[in-house]
Amino acid sequence: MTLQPSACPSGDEKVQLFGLLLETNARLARSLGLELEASCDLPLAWFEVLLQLRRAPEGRLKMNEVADAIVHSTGGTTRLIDRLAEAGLVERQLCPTDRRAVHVAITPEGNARLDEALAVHLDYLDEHLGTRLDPKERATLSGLLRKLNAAR
Amino acid sequence: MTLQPSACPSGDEKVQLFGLLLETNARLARSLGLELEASCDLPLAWFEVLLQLRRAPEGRLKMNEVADAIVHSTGGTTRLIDRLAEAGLVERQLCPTDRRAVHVAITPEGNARLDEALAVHLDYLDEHLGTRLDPKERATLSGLLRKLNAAR
DNA sequence: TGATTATAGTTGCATCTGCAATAACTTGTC
DNA sequence: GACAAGTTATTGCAGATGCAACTATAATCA
Repeated sequence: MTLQPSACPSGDEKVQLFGLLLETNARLARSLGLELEASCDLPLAWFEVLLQLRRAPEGRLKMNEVADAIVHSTGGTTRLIDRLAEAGLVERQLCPTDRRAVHVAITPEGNARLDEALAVHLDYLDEHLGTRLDPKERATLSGLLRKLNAAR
Repeated sequence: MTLQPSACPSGDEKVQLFGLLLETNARLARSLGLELEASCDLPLAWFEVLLQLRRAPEGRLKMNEVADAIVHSTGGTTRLIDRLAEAGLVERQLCPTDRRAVHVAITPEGNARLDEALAVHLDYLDEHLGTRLDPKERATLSGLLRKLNAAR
């Protein structure tokens, strides 16, 4: 019998790093989600959609672009957009050049809700990112995550 | 009207960093999850539980410790453990000192499945972490995530 | 001790999500 | 132009998860 039979890889450096990434993300997402829901009555997934739409040129994206941006399946995205549309925060628009496609556009009301949520989000980030990492560390982290995210 | 009315905070450095963390995590978790499911027929959530149990002293944790380790609600964890137990990968044990508590222990079969999954996971990590970040970068990332995760 | 409060785990219910199948449309090829 | 193949979004269905309510047990304190 060897020294470390099958137990060793669970302590592997990369395994730990991956676990840490999952855990960090889960904790931050959960606490931000609760905060957004409590303060703005806005689910985190809705916030993500609105944020992506605001960033997009002309404030709209096609369904599949939304799905990719928020890392959801297209089926899940369809229904997520259903809910946002029913709440009046986004609207579906016909795509003039492709009748299969659907544009999703943020509405004025959606922009207003996003502003509220961003205020909460910024406070949250000051508390959770600002106090734990200095600007240089944040820049480093950002660069590393970008590298990780880069190739698909 | 000012230059950047309400649109500016969506481009804030911290907002972007947070978004990047969410996105990176979502993509990696999804691709690893698909890989584990395809190769081992093991959902990512099951893998996480088994990994935490193996790391625990004596290979067991209480329900609430499992819930905290994998960042789930206790209700969700109860049913997750139900499924793992039904598959024979873990078992519930009475806690001798607290009759409310339940120990969750990994079984020999659970250990075997975890070994299979770890082999897949290690390959995955070589491809997705190993090729994108060198050892020094991984150490840096690990340190930064630890800082982020530290205070709750 | 007895009453109150806190903790551990489970369950009902509602919601959200993904997958696979489908419908509508576009593109490529001959 | 017509058929085949690819793309876009939606829907049925099943599975997973969180919240809040509940039960059982432990701890605290008068």
